Amino acid sequence: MKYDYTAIEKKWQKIWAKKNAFAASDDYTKPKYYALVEFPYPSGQGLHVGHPRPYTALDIVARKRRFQGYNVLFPMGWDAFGLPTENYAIKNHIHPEIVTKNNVERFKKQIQSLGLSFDWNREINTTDPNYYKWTQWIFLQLFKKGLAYKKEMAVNWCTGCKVVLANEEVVGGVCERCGSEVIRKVKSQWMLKITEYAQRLLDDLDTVDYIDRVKVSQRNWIGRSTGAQVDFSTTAGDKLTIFTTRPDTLFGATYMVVSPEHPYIEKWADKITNLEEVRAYQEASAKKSDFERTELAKDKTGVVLEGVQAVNPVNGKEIPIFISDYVLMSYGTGAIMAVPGHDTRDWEFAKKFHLPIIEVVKGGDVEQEAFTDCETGILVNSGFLDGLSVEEAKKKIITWLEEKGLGTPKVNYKLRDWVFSRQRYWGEPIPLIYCEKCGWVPLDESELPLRLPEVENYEPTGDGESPLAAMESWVNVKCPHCGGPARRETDTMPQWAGSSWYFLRYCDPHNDKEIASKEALEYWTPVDWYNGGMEHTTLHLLYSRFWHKFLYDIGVVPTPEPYAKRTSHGMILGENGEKMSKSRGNVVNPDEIVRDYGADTLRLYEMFIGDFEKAAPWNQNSVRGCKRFLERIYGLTEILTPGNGYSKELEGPFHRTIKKVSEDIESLKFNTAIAAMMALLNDIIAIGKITQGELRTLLVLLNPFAPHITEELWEQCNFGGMLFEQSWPAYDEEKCKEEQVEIVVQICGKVRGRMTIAADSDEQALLAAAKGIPEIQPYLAGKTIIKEIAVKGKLVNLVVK
RNA sequence: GCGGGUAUGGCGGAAUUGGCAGACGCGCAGGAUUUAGGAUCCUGUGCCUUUCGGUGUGUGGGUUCGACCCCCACUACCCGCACCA
Repeated sequence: MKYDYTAIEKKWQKIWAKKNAFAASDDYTKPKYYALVEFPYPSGQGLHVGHPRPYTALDIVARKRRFQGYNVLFPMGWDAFGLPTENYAIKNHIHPEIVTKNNVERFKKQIQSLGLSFDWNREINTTDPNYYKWTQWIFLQLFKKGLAYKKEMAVNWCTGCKVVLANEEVVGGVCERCGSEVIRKVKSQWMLKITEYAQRLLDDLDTVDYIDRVKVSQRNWIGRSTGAQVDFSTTAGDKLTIFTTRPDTLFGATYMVVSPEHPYIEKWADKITNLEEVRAYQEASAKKSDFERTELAKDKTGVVLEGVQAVNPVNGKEIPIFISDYVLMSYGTGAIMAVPGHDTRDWEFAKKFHLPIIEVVKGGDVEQEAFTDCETGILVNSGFLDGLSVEEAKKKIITWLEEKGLGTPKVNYKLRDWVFSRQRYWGEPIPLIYCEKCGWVPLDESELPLRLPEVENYEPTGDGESPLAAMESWVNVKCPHCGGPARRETDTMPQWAGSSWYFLRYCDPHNDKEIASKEALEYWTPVDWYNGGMEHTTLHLLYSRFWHKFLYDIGVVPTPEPYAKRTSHGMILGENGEKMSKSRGNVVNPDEIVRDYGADTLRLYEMFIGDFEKAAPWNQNSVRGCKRFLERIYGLTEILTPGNGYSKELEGPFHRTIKKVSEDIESLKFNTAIAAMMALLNDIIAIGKITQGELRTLLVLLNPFAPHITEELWEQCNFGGMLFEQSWPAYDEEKCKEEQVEIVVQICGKVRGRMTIAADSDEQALLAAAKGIPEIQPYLAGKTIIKEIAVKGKLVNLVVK
């Protein structure tokens, strides 16, 4: 009988859909399991072979959990707002809503052809007004709690897309999407105060089960550092406050630097005698793009402020103040004390401007390079700190500063507030109204969703205003507060908004009273296992943790963290080992694989391709290998024999395979789980027969990986009921053990012989048996055994002389 | 520069309280079957060597009876961040 995968896969997909086989139940008394994969952006290119890798992995987990008796929630949806759709709409004069609808249809069809056990009753779409109503609602709560604010600020302006980008969307100084140069431009933007949650986002990483590299990335991104804030008095009669992580080096501060945007420059304008030069420098750095700033990173520039000096609080010495763009306004206080002896950047600057370098921590040669080691150095030239270690000196100087009222301990974070506005059409409208009298007034919740208006033209205006701004009838409204004339906010939300809470909506997707019912959230959250790309670690993953914590604070969700466990998959590369892309011509289309080999083969191959967490190149021949495996499974019906138990020869292999597959699924080792099943199949074929009981077990084990073929064989063999309704097979630890094992006999660590012996033989028995085997006799003749090592079940090593 | 990761046959990859390196699959070689094979089945397959044997997990050291695995010092490649005071 031929393995007609096309017919089999269509048949079972239809049956599962009809039976609603994978719907999560609303019976909240059962144990639950919430498995989640990142919902895709439905791009115009259709599904990519990269998509099925994580989807299949968690589908395997979901299917295994159902067999284990859990009520499983495994949902799918569409993160459909975003620039590519909008750009496509502009280019082809099709409404983005239509573009989205078409793309979603295609994606859904493709995903469904893979036999993934998603609960399609809970499908969501971020562009659906019934969905974004709640995205807007959450924004209003943030606004009401003071966590959304508008700020004039230098933003990343993409010269290609004519749109403001988040810091995270700028890669290497250019636009992540179009590659155009990004420059700095001052605009009024909505911001979300994620920084207010920095410490909790950091601390609570200890409470969740994320793979290490995700935790490390988030910690680095949040970038906590501890130090001190210190006030330097100036000859202008005021105080300049700086942040430093090395207060111990205060005696080595020989000059100060403020950022070109620092407000004190205005304040001191009438005292600065070289104001023209300073202004010129300010302008020059304002014009620099981020790219230029990083390009020129090595070459320090700056201008001294003539007419104003600072006073080092520890020794009363007057020191010069510079402006330089190596000091960023966005971190700390926008001003630093420069300690060229012990900071590489300050050292470079000091060398260039011939400023004094004082050694205050002994251990290096500060004339050659900055000595930045905090572990070994001893303080020198530092008055009352002399002789102390760096750690001791830090404590002592902070105490001293506090006593004198000159400084305080201080914690700083690299994490910055989230730029939340976009001057684009295809996003959630921000539900706020600006009134001259009342300021920013939130829309009443009863007015939600605030729908996107129909417009003729979605094109960005290029002057930084959203296309919505041109819609006079939509923009001009009455103030909800005073009834006077007012205007709507015309910016929309970034793509990250809808994905920051979507996992909550799956719990109760049709609720029109709240984001999800209390009961549903209480039961389903947190997500038990969330898998997604590493590229979302510092964006989506951090943003959604922030929103979740906020929702927890206002009593909407019952848990402080959204995801109990987070894993991440590697990319699938082209056959040439490069990233798949149209321009490289190495893209593999999943539809063709499904057509030529079947969905089960595609699933199996993507799980077998290599370590799930690492990138792996596609290999068409290996796809064939997986197909061969399934064909041989299909052929097992021809050697099927009656009997419910395991045959004597296969009992051990079956128990071992059940154990291996059960454990490997939990630790993302899908490749070795499949290898174990392949090895078992080789054993079965070598023996030449399989009992009904054995085949039942094998089909259940393989079902999460290859659901269609296994369900088909289950039916063909009349095993009763549907395969997806069965239980996960159990194994007996005792029966996993081999009775006889082969023991290696080594002489001086080299394998010289082997013996087969009862697996439970103890060390004495092993040694006695080993000494008797003929192969090693030549190596023992005329020698003395000086050491004997025996390891149960493994080997014997005799050291001779 | 900083942070993270990786390095094992022709290829993808297995192997952990330190104990037979190369499971499983691909490819390749030989054979069977076939009108035919890019189908199927069987056998073999790290490298060197006719054999005996030797040798082998990026490089150089070390610890150990024994190291892909632990320690020290390097090299190469990949990813992320990047003047964060």
